Amino acid sequence: MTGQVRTVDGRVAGRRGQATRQKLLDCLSEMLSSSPYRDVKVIDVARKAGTSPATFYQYFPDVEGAVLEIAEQMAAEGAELTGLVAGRSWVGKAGWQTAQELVDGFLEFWRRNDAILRVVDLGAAEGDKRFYKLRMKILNSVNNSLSDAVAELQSKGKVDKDVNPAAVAGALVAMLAAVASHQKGFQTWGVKQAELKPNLALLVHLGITGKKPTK
Amino acid sequence: MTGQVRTVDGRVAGRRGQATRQKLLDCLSEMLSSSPYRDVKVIDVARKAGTSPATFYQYFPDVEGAVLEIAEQMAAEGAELTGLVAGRSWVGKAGWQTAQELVDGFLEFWRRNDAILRVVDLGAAEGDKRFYKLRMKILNSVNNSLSDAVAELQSKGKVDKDVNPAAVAGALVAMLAAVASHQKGFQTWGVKQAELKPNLALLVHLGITGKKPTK
DNA sequence: TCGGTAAGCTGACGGCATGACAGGACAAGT
DNA sequence: ACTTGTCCTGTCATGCCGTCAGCTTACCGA
Repeated sequence: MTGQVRTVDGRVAGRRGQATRQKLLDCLSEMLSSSPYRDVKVIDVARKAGTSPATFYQYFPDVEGAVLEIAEQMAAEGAELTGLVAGRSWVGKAGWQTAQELVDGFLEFWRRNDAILRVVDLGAAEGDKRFYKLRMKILNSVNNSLSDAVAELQSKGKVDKDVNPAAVAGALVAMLAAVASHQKGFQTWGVKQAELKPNLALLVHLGITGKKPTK
Repeated sequence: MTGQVRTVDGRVAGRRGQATRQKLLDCLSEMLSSSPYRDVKVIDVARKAGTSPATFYQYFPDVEGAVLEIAEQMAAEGAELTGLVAGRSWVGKAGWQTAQELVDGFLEFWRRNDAILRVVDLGAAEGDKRFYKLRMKILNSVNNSLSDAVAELQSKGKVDKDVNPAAVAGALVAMLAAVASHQKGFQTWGVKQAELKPNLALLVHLGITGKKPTK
């Protein structure tokens, strides 16, 4: 499916080549979490990987290209998020649990990949279509599931007609992503992570169902 | 209050100096909205301002320093956000209007300053304390007001005891900021801005009061 | 075993941004 | 005109970028 991995000048990468390529990606990934995106230099990545800058350019057009590659891998892995919402109930106690598990899983996923997600978010916000699509790819599963949930409740008359399912779902997902990005921020604000989660779950539940959860 | 404007080497800037300084800031600001943060170079800013790179370094230690300066100006200006929530009612129809006006004002503010706010957000997410504090400074007024509103409703028994006002307020503010950053994203998602606003207002109202608004 | 071929890597280079400095230009007061 | 302090820029050493030619290594078929 991925086709063949190719170098910039068109050669097909073999075992060894793919290993170096992956090593470069790993090192870049590590650098992104330890220093500002703006300051990540090709030469540093290459040094860290024990190779030369020229090698880097053999596999990636530039730093951004490599970042996209990492993000792509993560997006595939991010399919796990689907399981957090697909086919879950939003009614009664089950609904409260769905909300809690969604918040939990989402925050955990974001924490695990925060460095790369920051860059994707920035790229998307700056209007870069590639990052943009990638962000959608990652969030789409959750977003669609939530949107469906709202639409279903709406068809049963449990949610007001004038609610736009896609808008509400999108806003809630954006909230989760933003809070996850600034988790540390809440801490110095005097809100501990353990306290944060149930409150987020509450907001999600309120947003989807329009009602307070039954706990 | 701002004290005196000083150059990097300690001289006090006079009329002319301050003018060039401001021109550099303006040009930087403009560049930030037209090209990715990562690609903004001192030499480009200087060229655009019709001066030399050396001049830039006379007033700012680096690009980041100048960005902080712009953000600081914006933060002061952002005090206007306070008026959107301070002393407003969250009950009945007035509550619904408060929510709507908050969303409206917030989105507008973000739209006006999106380029610089993106950078501040990134810096904060990357853990830079200076950007971090700045972000708090900008959002604090709204955040505190919302937090107070929840706490007040709570003391009247209108909101559950186990709700953490600061957490809810912070999450809602984060949501507004995130949605504002990705407004274009919602459009390609099939959600128009006009539809987005009332849904956001609904979420805000639900979050603060725990109830659907009376329209 | 032995080339042949393609993959893999690097040294080296021109080009450009950075950041520092010293000195020249300029305005204002005397 | 002269002095003083502000303001700007030419220039330079340094370091990263991105590319190329060319060397080394691995694989493969005869």
